[in-house]
Amino acid sequence: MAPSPRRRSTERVIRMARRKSQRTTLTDVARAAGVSVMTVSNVVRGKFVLPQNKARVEEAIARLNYRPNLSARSLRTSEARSMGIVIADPDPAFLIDPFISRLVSGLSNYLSSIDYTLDIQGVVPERFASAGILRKDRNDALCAILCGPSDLRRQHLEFLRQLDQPVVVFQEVFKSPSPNVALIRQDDLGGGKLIAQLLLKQRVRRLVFLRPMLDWSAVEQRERGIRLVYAAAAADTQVTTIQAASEDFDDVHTTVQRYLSRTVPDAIVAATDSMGVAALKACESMGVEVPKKLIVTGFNGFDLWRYTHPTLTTVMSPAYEMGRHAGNLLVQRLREGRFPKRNVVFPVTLRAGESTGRP
Amino acid sequence: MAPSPRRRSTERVIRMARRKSQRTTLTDVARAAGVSVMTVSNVVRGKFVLPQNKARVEEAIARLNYRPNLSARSLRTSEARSMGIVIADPDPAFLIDPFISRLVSGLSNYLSSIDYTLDIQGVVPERFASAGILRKDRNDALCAILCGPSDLRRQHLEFLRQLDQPVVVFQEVFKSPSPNVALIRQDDLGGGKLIAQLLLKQRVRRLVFLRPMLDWSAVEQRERGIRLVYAAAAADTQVTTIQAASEDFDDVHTTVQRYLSRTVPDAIVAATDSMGVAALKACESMGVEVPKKLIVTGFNGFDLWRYTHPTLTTVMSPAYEMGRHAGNLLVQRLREGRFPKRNVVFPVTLRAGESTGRP
DNA sequence: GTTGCGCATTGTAACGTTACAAGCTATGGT
DNA sequence: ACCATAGCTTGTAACGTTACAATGCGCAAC
Repeated sequence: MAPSPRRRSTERVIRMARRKSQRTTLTDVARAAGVSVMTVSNVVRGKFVLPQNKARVEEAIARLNYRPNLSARSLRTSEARSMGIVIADPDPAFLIDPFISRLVSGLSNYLSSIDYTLDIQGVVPERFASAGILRKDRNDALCAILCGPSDLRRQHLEFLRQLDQPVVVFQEVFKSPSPNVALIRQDDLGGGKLIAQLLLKQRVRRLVFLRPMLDWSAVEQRERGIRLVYAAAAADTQVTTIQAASEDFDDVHTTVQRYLSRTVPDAIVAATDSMGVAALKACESMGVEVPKKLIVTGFNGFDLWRYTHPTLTTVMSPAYEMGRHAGNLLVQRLREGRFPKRNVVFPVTLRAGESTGRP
Repeated sequence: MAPSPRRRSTERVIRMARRKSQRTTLTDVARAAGVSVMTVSNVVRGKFVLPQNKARVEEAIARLNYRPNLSARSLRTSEARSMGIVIADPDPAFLIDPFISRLVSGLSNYLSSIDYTLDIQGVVPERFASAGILRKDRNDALCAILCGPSDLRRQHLEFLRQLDQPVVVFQEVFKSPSPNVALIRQDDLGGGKLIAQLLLKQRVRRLVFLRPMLDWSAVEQRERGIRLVYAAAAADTQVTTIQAASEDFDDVHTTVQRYLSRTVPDAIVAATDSMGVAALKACESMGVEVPKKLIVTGFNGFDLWRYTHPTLTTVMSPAYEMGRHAGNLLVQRLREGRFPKRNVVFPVTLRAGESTGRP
């Protein structure tokens, strides 16, 4: 004889009553409010239910301190309302970098505003592919910031391409290799041009571009922008590149000191603001007056520029907005099935400080 | 007649074959490898399976690009292997703050090392309780950084206490109000004492403590430390507190300018490094030489101290380690059911720069 | 040759939620 | 009075995974 439906239903109720989990579930709320689980579910998700029921359910939710189980919801709907950002960076304190912290803040705030959450993980470039955030499927979509040597970055990009999730990668100049991957970057080439044009006006002839050893594509763009403008300018100009072992203060400081002890150019253009500050300090220690004897600029600055002495001329980055935009792009991708645009370039602006003299 | 078990099993197989989801599941891998789902599950979780089976399963996993569905796992095991950090901060770019970015970096790295993920959300203090990260249950445990007026902070703490999750709160001096809540902070009182002792040695008599309007408990501790030491020192000393509207550069800059136009004390102790830098700049603009005419210090500094001119004396914060420790504390709480310690205080260290003159 | 043991493997039933279709109930039209 | 309709409410079956108990199977011991 087949078991009657009623019998099964009763068994189910008993099981639920004896469940060991501590946490309040829809079933608990439903029982407390005297309605079905679906009514509670509808209240939680803001569907229409009769005001009288709604009130009783909301009271029960508050009284029992019910919070929806996102794992169950996400298992059922197969959408997680969550994104991840992975940052391949040799520095363990990967969020210190002002570009990264602003970008992540912007992304996080955008996602909060549409009730998404953000998972974040930093990883050394060598272990990129084994990052937990990539080996699991918690996130609807991913963002990636790849800092590291270009051969590794290329591998990482390939790895991301093979995931079946939409991904936004920042600050890469490779062509977007798949409909799953969109690229967002700032106009570093244009930024380099802005700096170069300013320095030409200031009659800078012998220009030194100061960069870290790392072949970071954004840095290369900045250098290219500068060289393009100078190549098109008067013939007596000269652009030299010097490399510090890293972006660290001490490396840059000694590199600049050593260089200045041999020759003093008209200007030092640092590839980043922190390098620019280290260069300023090196000038100070060598008794080279800025901007009187030597002009110095940073790049990709935020508030740091006004803290130095003299204040540092720099190119401001729209990192916060880039983060917001990434979130928005990914949401559109999830909703409409494809990226509205796969290559987005944000403009940058010049911020003139005292370190380049008066205009 | 009751349905035969075999019949049901067949139906199940058919259903699975027709499932619409795109993503590879355990069942797909099991079919491909010719074993049961449990064997695949055991391989994925590193349980022992015969080498021959293991090899075939791993091959199938790689070929089908299988990634475990964390929602299902977490629903079944009721552990998410994930923590959240919520930051109540009026600043939208909440990660810029060097204390916060280091703390979050440390927490994130610790969690990565034990295969946990980190959810992050910033929220304006007024909307704290409605932050998505608190209304859902994705996370096994939570961390919180509360910046804002003390009455709100007290509300937030109460809200966190009522969650049925373990929580670590940073930089609070309230006594831990519940076995679910642990507090981690740095020794700001001790830091204030360190600064004060240094300044006494430098013969500072008239000391000005420069703070933002906000009643931030860490700032109050710093002030208390300073006043304690000065109260116990020679009788001709004097500690005055002046408040800037906020921590912002311009607010602090004009506040200090206005103050210096009336009187020049022996030292200005800023409540934070960014305020210290603004104070330095204000001195420069007023022609007050540091450290010759006036001594200036920051507080809670990181690398900023070496960027300024003169380099800024400050108290270094162990924020990164505090983040790591929070993760560790929460894991212990989850494993053992209670916090080994509910009140942790990290020591701070003095970093003497040029802004306090030679010792 | 049977028994028993150890151990890898397997089937099944949850976990808490939502989609779906079927069931109510009150209202209004005739 | 009765039927049709609209629309809120309800029962049920998944979603993909893991805990658990049961099964099979080879091997050693008697």
